[in-house]
Amino acid sequence: MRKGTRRKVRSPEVGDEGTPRGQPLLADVARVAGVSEITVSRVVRGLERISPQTRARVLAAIETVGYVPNRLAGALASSGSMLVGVVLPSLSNIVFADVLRGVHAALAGTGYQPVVGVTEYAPNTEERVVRSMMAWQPRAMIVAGFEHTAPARRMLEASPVRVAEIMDIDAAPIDVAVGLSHRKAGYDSARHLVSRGYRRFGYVGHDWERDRRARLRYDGMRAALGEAGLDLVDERRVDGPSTTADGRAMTAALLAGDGRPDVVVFSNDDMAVGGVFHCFATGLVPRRDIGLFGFNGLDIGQALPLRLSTVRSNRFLIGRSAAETLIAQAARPSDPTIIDTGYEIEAGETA
Amino acid sequence: MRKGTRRKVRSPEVGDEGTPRGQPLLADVARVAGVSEITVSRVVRGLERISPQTRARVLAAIETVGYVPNRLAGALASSGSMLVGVVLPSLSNIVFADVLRGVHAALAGTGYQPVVGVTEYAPNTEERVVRSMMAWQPRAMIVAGFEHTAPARRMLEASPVRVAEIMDIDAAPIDVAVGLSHRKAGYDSARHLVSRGYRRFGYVGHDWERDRRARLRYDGMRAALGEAGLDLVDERRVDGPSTTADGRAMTAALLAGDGRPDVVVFSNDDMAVGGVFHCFATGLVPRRDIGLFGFNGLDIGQALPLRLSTVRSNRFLIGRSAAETLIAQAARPSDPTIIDTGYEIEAGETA
DNA sequence: CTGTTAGCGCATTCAG
DNA sequence: CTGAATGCGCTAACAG
Repeated sequence: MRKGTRRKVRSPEVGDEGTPRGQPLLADVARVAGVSEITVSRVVRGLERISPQTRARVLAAIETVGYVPNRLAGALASSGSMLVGVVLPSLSNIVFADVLRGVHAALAGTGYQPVVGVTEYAPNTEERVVRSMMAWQPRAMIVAGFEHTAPARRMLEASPVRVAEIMDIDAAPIDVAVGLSHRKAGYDSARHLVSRGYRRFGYVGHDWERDRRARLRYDGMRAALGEAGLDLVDERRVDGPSTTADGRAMTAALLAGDGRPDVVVFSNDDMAVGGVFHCFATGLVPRRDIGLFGFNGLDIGQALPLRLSTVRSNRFLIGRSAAETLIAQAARPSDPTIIDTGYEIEAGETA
Repeated sequence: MRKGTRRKVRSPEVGDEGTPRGQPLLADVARVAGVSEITVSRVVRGLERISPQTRARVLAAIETVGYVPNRLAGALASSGSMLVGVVLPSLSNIVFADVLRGVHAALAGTGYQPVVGVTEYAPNTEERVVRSMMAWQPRAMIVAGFEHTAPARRMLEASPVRVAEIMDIDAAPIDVAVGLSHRKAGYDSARHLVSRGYRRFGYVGHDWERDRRARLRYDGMRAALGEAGLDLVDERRVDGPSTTADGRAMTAALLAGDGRPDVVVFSNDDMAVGGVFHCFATGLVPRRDIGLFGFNGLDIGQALPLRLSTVRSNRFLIGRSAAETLIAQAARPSDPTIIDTGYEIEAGETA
């Protein structure tokens, strides 16, 4: 039925004008332009060494047949996909949306394309997501944190693709870590607050299982308090993710308790804004009556009537640095790299 | 050098234990398991008609060689990628993160995988993103809004993939529209506020170029005001995206003006929260002194000391319905469909 | 500067 | 239930 050669021959049920059923192919463009397929391929990929006339003819042909390249085939043939897998815990958290913006910024114009997966903070889901991203043969992977299931870790370690573990630099990375030391940030926060005269520390936080970095900040804070001869007078934690509503409720509970804190450190800004709202609702004046301190430096905290005192994490920079570093060098270096994107304490007006 | 057949023959520089350089392939698993490639392929894809013994042997072989399927090749061979392209204006806006969560929810466990692109509200960027997504041969596309460049529209119309245009149902879709009538939502908001006794309407909004839906709500509001024999007494708009900080500043400006509004309608909750913050900062009491009304029903508005009066848009539902609808039927129906996910007016405590 | 040839890794026919 | 052949659409590696 078919010629013995495996060169593609359009099925007999071809239309008539060079536009067979289905999507137009490279071959259709080539036929219309009167050149070979590889020439079209070169034009599409913007390679040099094509005469202006030929290029123009090909471009015109692409336009007339409405050609859209099939990257599946292209990536398979060149065994390189120009995809960068990005595995994040959640997108409901602005923090990760910021990271993603950074990744986008670094990748814009490079030809690389990010593919995003969301784990909902579940290691098993992360494993599934990593597995399915790897199946698309990405050039690099960006994953949040160091906590992976054993199979996920094996996949990332065994594969030749570059891997950035982001947000955190408090552990040894597979390839490169980009982020900040949350332990140190917690430590410095407490030192800052002690230097401002606070002595009775309360803590309001969220689920440490889901957010190990919150735990690191907490540990750092306690270490600093210990060195200063202090300790927490009280603390509250909710089981779920951080929300402003829970921050508000837990602040109310903490202030109603016996600890009588003079400052409340929150696991992040979302929770801390809830603390500020509690003050607004009850007439307490932040800083004068109670110090409130967050983490992240989100816009919402800075838009409050009183600028939230917090630590600015550089999420955009984390995403951008990770992506830049990965695409700068195709091969994984022999030694792991750590990129510290730092943080800044924002004195603010609430502590 | 090579056998005349085009059957793959591992390069001579093969290792020795059935684990050649590079990623293990289906053929490697087949060799180790002592079956044919197609049998491995069937096991991997979970097809029926495989004897338990064979399946077990294959599974074991997959484990020992550490096989990860190459979906690039799979999708090319089967000309179907199990990808769903999702094109959104921004991820910094929780609204779209919610939509994405809905898409994820609908796709979880179906084998489909979302691939996200971000346009930053720029039609030209949208065109680029659509083009590059289409190049991955997705099974379906979900795009925000109806505003596309002519080439982008042509690509979406011409392609056989299913297309959902989401957020908005105030225009004729290419295939299916999922969302709510923003015009009607604006209209109903104004009617609601009129019925609550407000007469002097102010408006604070953001860039209409970027956010056409905000414009539709505005138009609907003005229509309702007109019917009630009213009109805006004053309005302010910023050029950029909606932010809480701008909402606060514009509210201050509006209240300092000559219009003396008794209610301010905001383009969305982000802006409205800024209005509430302005009140907190100046001692004004929302509703008693000035009505404040938003749009979206974001968590932050409901966590305020006073629950923000607003309209709940069902973003999660929009994402889920769109994805469900698209994967329920592979072929594009002859007639466009419109799915109205509705909205609810939340009376709240600020208007 | 342009063309020819031979796959990329897998899944779809068909046969058994 | 399992296997052999063929090609998905494109690009790398040579030639010219």
